[in-house]
Amino acid sequence: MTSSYIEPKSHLVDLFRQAVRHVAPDSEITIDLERPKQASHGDFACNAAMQLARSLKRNPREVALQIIAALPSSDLVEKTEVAGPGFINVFLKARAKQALAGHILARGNAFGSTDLGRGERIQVEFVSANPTGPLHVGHGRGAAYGASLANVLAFAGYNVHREFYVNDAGRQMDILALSTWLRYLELNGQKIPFPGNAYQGDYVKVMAEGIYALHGDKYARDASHILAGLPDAGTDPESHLDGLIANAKRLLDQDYAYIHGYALEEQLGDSRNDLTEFGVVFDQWFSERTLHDAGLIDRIVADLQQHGHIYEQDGALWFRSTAFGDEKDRVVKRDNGIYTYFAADIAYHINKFERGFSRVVDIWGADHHGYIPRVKGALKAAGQDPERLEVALVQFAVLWEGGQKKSMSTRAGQYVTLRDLRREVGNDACRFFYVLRKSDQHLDFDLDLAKSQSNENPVYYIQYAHARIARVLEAWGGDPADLAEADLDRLEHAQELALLNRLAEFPEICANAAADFAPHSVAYYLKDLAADLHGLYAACQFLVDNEALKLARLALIAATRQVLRNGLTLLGVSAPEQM
RNA sequence: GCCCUUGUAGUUAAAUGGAUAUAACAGACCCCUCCUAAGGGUCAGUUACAGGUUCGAUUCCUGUCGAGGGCGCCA
Repeated sequence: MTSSYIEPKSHLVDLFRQAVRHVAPDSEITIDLERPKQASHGDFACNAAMQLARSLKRNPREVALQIIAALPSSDLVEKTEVAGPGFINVFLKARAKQALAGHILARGNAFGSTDLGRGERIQVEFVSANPTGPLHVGHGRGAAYGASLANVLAFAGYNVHREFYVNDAGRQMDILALSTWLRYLELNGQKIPFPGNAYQGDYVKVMAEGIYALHGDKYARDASHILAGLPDAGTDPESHLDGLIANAKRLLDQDYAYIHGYALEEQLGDSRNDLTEFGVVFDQWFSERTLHDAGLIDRIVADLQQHGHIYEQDGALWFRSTAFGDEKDRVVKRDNGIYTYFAADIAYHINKFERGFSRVVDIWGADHHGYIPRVKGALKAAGQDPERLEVALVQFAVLWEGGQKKSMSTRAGQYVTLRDLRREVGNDACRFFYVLRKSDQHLDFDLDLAKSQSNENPVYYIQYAHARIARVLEAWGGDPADLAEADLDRLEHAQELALLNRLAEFPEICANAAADFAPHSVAYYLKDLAADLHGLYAACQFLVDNEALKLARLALIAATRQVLRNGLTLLGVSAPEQM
């Protein structure tokens, strides 16, 4: 049965290509077949005649007739006709559609996958949140989008590497370490004003308690003079904070690394655990610190300096990004001798290409858009092709609750965590809700709606279709192998043929989702597919007395179940057997 | 001021440059003796404005008006 299946679209593209070559030997148009929205326009429509009309200086309908005349005959085609301004509509024989059900059952989990990527190594870096506190709902969107995109790319034949960049070397981590230590000192009875721009969240206190439980007062220091000589917290809070960090490092000496490391491991572990529960897994967690330790940043900066892309001014080193279209030059090494985040990022991206990825995708929050020209500029300066880096910007998820926008600040400890959201709404609804919007579209995440109406979330509509099929097959109780032998030409009902057409679209949907970085189109497709199934469910009885018809219909819905499952898997949503 | 995203039914959103612009929710009705009504069916309702490119524009370009966000020797 499988061997007899011919994929209609590529078959037709081939036929049209031959016909066009005959009608207009010199033209270079690409054959484009689309699936008309209206059934009366056939199963496929070709616009080649309209594309050729100009160069041939002839009426498009006339050209269409010539193309049809030149079209090689095919067992799949029922009829062709010229319609509208010059479309060629193709109607397939029922047999050409029916065989699909058997093909899907034979292909199983692989149905819908393609060879678009040809095994090309592509890296997708996403989330990459600072490990300075719990992930919040904004990170959730990047996680859901990145994971789904990576799945879709893998399904389209790319060799995908999923990576999380760990910012474990920067000032933010120092602030977290300081915050933790100050809370720890409070446990030891020391009253030190806790800076307003340090991390306020309760998880900081939890870490301090953890350290105290493990080591008692081992890390206590007399900090009564810790504020001495520091800039006033009210007038210059950032310098005040930096002064505190410097004092903490001096007072703790070697022990500072322990506090820092403890906080890092705790927060990173928390994020990893959170993401794993969310179905988001990474092949690699790449440490920023290793870039510093391995001297990679020194090497890259020296290299760029040697080629005249870096100059010194006001005691700092500047990258001449204006030479690559950026609006101003950027500091890579501050006058205090510390590399900026940007310097590490240049090294990181060069490192990505040195690891052999031919394409690199960064998924960033939209607030980083101004960052793109300087990173691409740095890649170009370093002799890499900036076109191989693609940045997908994910717009913010703005949270609404009680009709009010919730402001979120990690440092102020004022936000809804991803974990809380998942527990309220459920992982499946979360994953689906997040990717239901185009990534570059602002997402208003109405918390009340997501919580209170979670049963009306479209994800349940799709899952219900899957569960319904599972229950019917269970009620049947027969041998699935019998379905492979089903006499599929029994499928003649209009709703059955409509469903077959929908199933046939799945591979194209997946391929386009990969090419456009648009996993949301899979979500929309699944809604349509579920609607077709529910429509058929209402219109036709599956478990009928006629054995041949029953097997054919069961084969059709079993194929539908397979496609629902394949699509939901791409989105990281479960496909329940019953609800 | 500069940059990014965006403007589609009452609301939230779809639509590789294609034919009569899709859905969901909200609204008005109808359908369980039947494999799960978390379902199906009927009705009403949309491309901000002005130009341009094109056989053909929601889509591409320019402008106007409106919305959201970003613009540190922070990360």
